[in-house]
Amino acid sequence: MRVVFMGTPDFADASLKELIKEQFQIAGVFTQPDRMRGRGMALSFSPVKVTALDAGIPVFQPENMRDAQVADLLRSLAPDILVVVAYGKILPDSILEIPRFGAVNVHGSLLPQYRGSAPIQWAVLNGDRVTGVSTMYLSHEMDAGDVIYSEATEIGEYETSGELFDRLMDMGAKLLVRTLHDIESGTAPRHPQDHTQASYTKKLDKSMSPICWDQSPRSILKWIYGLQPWPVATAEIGGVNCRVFSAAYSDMKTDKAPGSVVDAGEAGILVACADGQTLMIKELQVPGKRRMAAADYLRGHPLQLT
RNA sequence: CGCGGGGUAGAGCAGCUGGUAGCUCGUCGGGCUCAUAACCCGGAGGUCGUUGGUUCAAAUCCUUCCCCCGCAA
Repeated sequence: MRVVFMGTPDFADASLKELIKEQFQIAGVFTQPDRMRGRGMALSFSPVKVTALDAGIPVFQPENMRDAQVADLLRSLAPDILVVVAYGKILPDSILEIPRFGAVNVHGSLLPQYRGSAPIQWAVLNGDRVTGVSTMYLSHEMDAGDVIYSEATEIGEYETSGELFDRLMDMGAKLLVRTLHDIESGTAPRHPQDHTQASYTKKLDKSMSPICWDQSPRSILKWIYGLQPWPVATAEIGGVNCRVFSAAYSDMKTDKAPGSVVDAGEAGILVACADGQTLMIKELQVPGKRRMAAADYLRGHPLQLT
């Protein structure tokens, strides 16, 4: 089965690597054009491009997928199927129709839940106990195609989006392999989504960072872990805007207003939440410094408890 | 050369309008105590990221490079 792969970030790279490892014939790889990234704004390749070049697979980086030349190019690669994972571009139907098996996608949620661009993070942010990955056929509507396979996994209470991301991309890669094999042998199922159950996620952004302390400890804790590795939750502590990396539950009660520092010591910085409950900040980071244990921070920045 | 912050005792910080380094915690020893992560006394521990320079004298001024971090994605 000739595959053309389209993807860009690590999540896609995991799938591409798995396909290569499983000896799929990959006729070509499409990925986003090289962009200035990172400190120093150096031009850098996407993870998918690095892997493709490494494997000697032709790489294409068209700016516009609606270009007629792109369709011609794809046709010339004669794929049996198109695999699209976090490519970052909307594909017109004219592209999707080219391969005889169509186009399949790996999505980081149990569809129809969490369609859209940040399904994994939102599962954590919302405090879900379970999420998963799905493979599906691409359709005209975003993430609304027929589901082929899905696999669930539990979300750890203190698991960050980044950690869950890593797990799901590996699960997704394996599920993709199985999906392709079964499509080829004609045994792959095809389950239309229940569109009435669909939910959508929007991309994360920095405006979500400030912690809203007038919530339950668990909501806040999930917010902290869900916003990692980006954009990271922030809180003003002692007048300094800190990035908050980890927190733990506490039995302490307080009558202070949500957001106030209740206590600060070796165990961390205790902050008031909704209904007199509290949450212990364990790790944080201040501007210009690296992340450190709250206790370490306190050594050089004693907090005055009011 | 995209913009900016930072590299000082084991940890976190101060000192940086130049004169051989200070705070908190930890650590070691002693004391107090029924006891203690509490309190008191004392000690150890730093070539102040690196290179070169200015100077009578540099952690403090200028320079080279390395490393860390944020913005930008």
